Amino acid sequence: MGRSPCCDKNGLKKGPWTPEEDNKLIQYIQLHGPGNWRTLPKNAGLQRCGKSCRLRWTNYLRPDIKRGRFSFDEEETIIQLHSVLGNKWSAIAARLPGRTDNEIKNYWNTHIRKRLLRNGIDPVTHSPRLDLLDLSSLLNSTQFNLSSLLGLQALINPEVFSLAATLLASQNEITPEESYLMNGQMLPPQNYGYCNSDASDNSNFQSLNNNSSNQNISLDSVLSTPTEDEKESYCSNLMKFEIPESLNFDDFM
DNA sequence: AAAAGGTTCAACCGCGGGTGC
DNA sequence: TGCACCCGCGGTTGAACCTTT
Repeated sequence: MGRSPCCDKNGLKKGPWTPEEDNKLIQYIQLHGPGNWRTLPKNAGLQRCGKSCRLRWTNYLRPDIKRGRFSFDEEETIIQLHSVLGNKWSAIAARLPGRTDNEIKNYWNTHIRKRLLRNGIDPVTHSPRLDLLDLSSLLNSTQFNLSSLLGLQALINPEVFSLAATLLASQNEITPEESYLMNGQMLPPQNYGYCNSDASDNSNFQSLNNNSSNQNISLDSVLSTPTEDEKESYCSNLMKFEIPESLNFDDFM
């Protein structure tokens, strides 16, 4: 509002930095320190705005930057700090030596956020997804049964319906007739494993074998209030409630 | 081998807070 | 008090890269 972008001025370059530009910036800062970002590019002989220089330095060229994959400890720290601080990336970065806010933000959005969603956790609140909880509440009510679920079938997302059907089946004895009614609507119970490791990104999440116990998945495990210990770990029982890969979360967003 | 689709991450943008005049 | 300027933050973009078909 009012103020023009700092890079609008004629001749100022935008886009990826060249090695020559990097060298100029590094050499200038090594000699004079970061100082005034507004005047730095002119003094350093760079056709860039100060903002671009500051970003390049703080996010990439700074000598104390740690590059490479995030460790398990770092990942855990990010999740814990995010649950307290929210999207305060700079505050989170301040507690992770060598990591920048930009790097953490990117890592959150591309890795952690997706994993939490896949595990049925709202990445904003760090609680089980409310829409799934509402569904679970429905299923937990004493009036709710298979027929009422089938009545809802036309009204809700088919994938949510499948999930509800599976949860209901896990809680109740299903008669052969009911089973027939639900045929084709249910995902195989073994799809709801506990805290599967994410094969695509070499996750450090603990991988538990899919076995018959999975079929006894309890709504309590979704609804229970976590203890402090459970809150401490993003692989707590709450987090172990996993949504199948086939579920498209965008439909719920 | 090539095209299409998906993912990653460096870099940009706009806004708000702090400071000095 | 109001204005101008600087700095830093969080959200977003888009090119490069990777994977799948």
